[in-house]
Amino acid sequence: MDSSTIMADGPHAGIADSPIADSPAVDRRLGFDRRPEQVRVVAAMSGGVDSSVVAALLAREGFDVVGLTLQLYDHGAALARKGACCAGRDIHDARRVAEAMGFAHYVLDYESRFKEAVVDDFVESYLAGATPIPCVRCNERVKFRDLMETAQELGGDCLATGHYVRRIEGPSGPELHKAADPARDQSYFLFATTRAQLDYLRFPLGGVATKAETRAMAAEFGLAVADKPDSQDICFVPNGRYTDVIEKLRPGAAEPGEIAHLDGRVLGEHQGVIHYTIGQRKGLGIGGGEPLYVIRLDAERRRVIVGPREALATRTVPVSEINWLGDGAFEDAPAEGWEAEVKVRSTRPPAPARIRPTGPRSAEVALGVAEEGVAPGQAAVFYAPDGGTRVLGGGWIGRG
RNA sequence: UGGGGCGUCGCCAAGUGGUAAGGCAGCGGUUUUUGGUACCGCCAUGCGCAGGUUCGAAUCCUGCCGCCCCAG
Repeated sequence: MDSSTIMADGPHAGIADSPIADSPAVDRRLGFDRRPEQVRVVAAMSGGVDSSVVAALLAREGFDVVGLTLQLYDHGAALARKGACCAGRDIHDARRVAEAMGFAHYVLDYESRFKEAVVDDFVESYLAGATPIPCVRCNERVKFRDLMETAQELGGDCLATGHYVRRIEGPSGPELHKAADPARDQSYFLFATTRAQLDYLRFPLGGVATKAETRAMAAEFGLAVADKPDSQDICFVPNGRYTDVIEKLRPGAAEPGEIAHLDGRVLGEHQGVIHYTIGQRKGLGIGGGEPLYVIRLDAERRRVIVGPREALATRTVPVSEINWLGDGAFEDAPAEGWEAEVKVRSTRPPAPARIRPTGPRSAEVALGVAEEGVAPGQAAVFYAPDGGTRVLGGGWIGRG
């Protein structure tokens, strides 16, 4: 595989006139003063539409693109799966994009690193009664660390990904912002991105209005992945049965225990605390009265504590391992704490809250409006107040 | 074995002659680059069993079975 220059009169000549691929919403300059040919961009390619479009777009713009695809897990099992990434079929798809657009592409075997940094953490977290977000760990520990190092070793001037999030140059360095399309925004999954990492990263798709635009670009470039389904669920979990993965890696670790009501009554038995997360209703198997939700998990005593929906309301959330991206030192918060909007789950808009530092990297977040299903192991991500787009940081939710 | 009550989907529970509500649980789906939530759909040809009355019974009658309560 080699990088070559083809753009000008290749099979894709003429795309430059396209209204979509030329949309000002797409960051095609990447913030460098040099001519594109003098900038080496390492493109992280998962094999999906987004990262494929990014790589193709930058190649067409004339950048010195090097595509990298990580092989993260089990080659066989995920082969035919829809919605997966970084294995089997997806690696093949990424390679084809590179071939079609004429730039170098390498596949790196990151299986062991992925297992240590993401999968093992995922397993241990569930066994401890928490609810992990492997996607954040993957960004934090694999894509933006190991992959980034590799990109630098390859002489890359930056690492471009297909994430829907914006990197905006601010007075004190690059800032992380929500994507232009709120429905597509992935900033929640990138809160752990450090300033140093942000400095090196580029997200060309952060400004597109809708995913349809990205697919249209893919179609214009003639990419075979244009109609590929979006990835969803946890990439390394087949069939959505995440407990299978845990039981396979730690046979017998999930032990049965009691399902007890907040009021003390023992209502039933469960097959392991790993099957539950706070706020969960399905899977308890207890009928008769009002619907019951998991309120708390006690991994030590292997107990699942359930109660009525009202008991899920949470207004105070302890957060640790905070990555602060706002201006000023995190601990130098005003007396009343940092005013912000906070997201405690990916699928809900940020809501007003106050962040009161309790240490250099920990805080107590007071939500303006109670949230349900706030679980240890999940992330609390901070945004600028009043609907601001800037990500001020975020951290991991601990035991309440 | 004197008196009273009750037995309707896995659980709770409407329905007292006109052809089986609803909730919970379960299953399926939608939404979603984490989990969860929410939403939508499905879920008793049969009402403890066996007979009988009736055009028609979960609903009335008879017997049996099983629970519960009171009293002995």
